[in-house]
Amino acid sequence: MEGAILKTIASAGGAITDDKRRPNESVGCRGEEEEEQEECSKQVLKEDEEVESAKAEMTVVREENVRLKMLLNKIEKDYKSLQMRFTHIFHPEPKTTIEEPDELVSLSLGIRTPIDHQSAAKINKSDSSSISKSKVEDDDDEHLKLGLNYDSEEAAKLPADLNANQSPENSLTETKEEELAGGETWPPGGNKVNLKTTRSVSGDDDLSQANVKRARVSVRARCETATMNDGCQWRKYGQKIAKGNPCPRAYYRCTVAPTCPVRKQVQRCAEDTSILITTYEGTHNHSLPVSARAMASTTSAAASALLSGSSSTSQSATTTFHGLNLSDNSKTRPFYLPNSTSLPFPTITLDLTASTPTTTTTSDHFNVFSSRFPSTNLSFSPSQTNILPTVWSNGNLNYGAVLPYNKTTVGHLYQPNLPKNLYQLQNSQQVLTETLTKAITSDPSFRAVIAAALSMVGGESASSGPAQASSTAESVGKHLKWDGQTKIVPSNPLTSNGKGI
DNA sequence: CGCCTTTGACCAGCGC
DNA sequence: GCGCTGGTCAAAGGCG
Repeated sequence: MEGAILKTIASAGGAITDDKRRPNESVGCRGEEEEEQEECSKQVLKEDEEVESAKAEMTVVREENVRLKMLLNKIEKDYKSLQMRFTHIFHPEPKTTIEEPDELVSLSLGIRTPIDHQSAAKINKSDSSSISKSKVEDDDDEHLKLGLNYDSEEAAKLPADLNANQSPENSLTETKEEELAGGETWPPGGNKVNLKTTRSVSGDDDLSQANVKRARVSVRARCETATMNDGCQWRKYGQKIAKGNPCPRAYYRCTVAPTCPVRKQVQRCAEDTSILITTYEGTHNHSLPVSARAMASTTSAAASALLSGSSSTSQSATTTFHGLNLSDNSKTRPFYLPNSTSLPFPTITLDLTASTPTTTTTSDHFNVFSSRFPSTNLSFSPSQTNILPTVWSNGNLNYGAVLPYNKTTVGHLYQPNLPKNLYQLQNSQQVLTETLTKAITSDPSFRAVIAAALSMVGGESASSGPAQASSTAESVGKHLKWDGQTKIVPSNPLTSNGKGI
C-alpha cells in the first residue's frame, strides 16, 4: 500500500522534496537540474554553517563555563580571604584587647557551643584560638556551618577556629542563652532571662556585655511587600504599634530550625512607607538556602563589624554611651528607627534606600541615626559602581555616596565646644567606623557580600513583588554552585502556605 | 490537621 | 509607685 503510494509520488516528478535524491534524479531539463544542484549545494553550505555556528556556540558556552568556574574559584578564594580578614580584625593581639574573661567570650566570635563560665575562666586569655578550635572540633557539624552561613566544602576545609570565628552573634548572643536553656529551645522570655541575668550579675560591665550580645542589624530597603524576602522562613509572633510610628511593628522568628534564635522586626518607615526597616537579631544556627545566605551573610558581617567596633571600644562604650544622650539627633530624627530610642542595643543599619543621587549631608534623614548606643549606618548607593567610602564622624559610612569625601562633614568632630563625653563617643565611633571601613574596603569579598544583598533587595524593590523579588535570589541559587553540586532553590522559598515572610 | 496570623494580655525596664 | 513602652506569650481563628 505504502509502496504504491510512494511510486505514484515518485512518478509525479519533482514532487518529492528529498534533497539528497535530487542530484541523482534526471528529471526536468538541464537548466532546472543545475539550479537544483546549486540550491542543494547552498543548503548543504547552510547546514554546514549551522553546524559551525553550533560548534562555535558550544565553544563559547564552554569558555563561559570555564570563566564561571574561575569566577566561582575566585569567589571561594575571596570568601576565604574574607574569613581571614574577619579573624584578623576580630582577633587582634589578645594582650591589647582582652582584659577580662567576659571580654574573651565577646571576642570569641562564632563559638557556637555553649561555653560555661567555669571552663572559660580556666582557659587562658591568650588561648582564645585554641578555645575556639577545641570547642568547635568537639562540636557537631551543624555548628561548623555557622557564621557567614557558608557551608561549602571550602569552608569546611578551613581551620576550625576560622569557622568558629565567623559568627560573632552566635557566641555573643547565644552562648549564655544556651547556657540558660540548657541547649534546648528558647525558654519563654529567654531574652528577658538573659538580660536580667546578665544585668544582675555584675552591673554595668555585664550590661554592656548584654548590649553587645544583642547587637542588631537593621536593613532599610524599599519594599512594597510586607517583609523583605530574604530567603528564610519566618513566623510572625507579635505585632505592636510602636511609639511615634503609626505603622505597626511586626515581630518574626526564624522557623527554619526550631532552635534558631534569629528574630527580626519589620516596620515601615513613617516618613516613607515604601521603606521597610528590617532589624535582624541573632545568627542562624542552621544551614540556609542559597537565597537566604546573602542577607544572612550581610547581616552577620555587619554585626561582626559593629561588634568589633564595640568590643574595641568597650571601655568607652560602657562609660560614655550610656551616659550620653544623643538628644540632638533623636529630636530631629525624622524617621523612626526600630529600637533606636528604647533599647541600649548596638544597632548597625544598612541603608539600601539611597538608590538615587541625593545631596548627602550629616543631617540627611537617611543617614542620620541615633540611639543610646552608637548606631552605625551604612548607606549604599547601588547605582554607584565605584565604591568609595565616605566616612564621617557620627559613624556613618556612606558607600558609594554621591558626595565625595568631604572633610567639612567631619568638621564638627573637632569643634571645641563639644562636651568631653561627646568627644569620647566620637572617638569610639571613629574607631568603629575605621573598623567598618577596614572590613569593607580592604576586602573585596565583603563588598561582594554587600553586593549580593544589594542585588537581592534591589531586585525586590525594583520589582515590587515577592515573586519577582525571589527571582533574583532564584537566579543566584540556580547559577551558583556550592559544595560541588548545583543547588536549585525554590523559585519562592516561602512557607508552605505560600505567604512567606 | 498542621501551620500560620491575629490580637489581647502579660511582663519587665525605664522615667517621672 | 505609677504609667508608658517594648517585647513576648498564647489562645483563637483562618487557611491550604
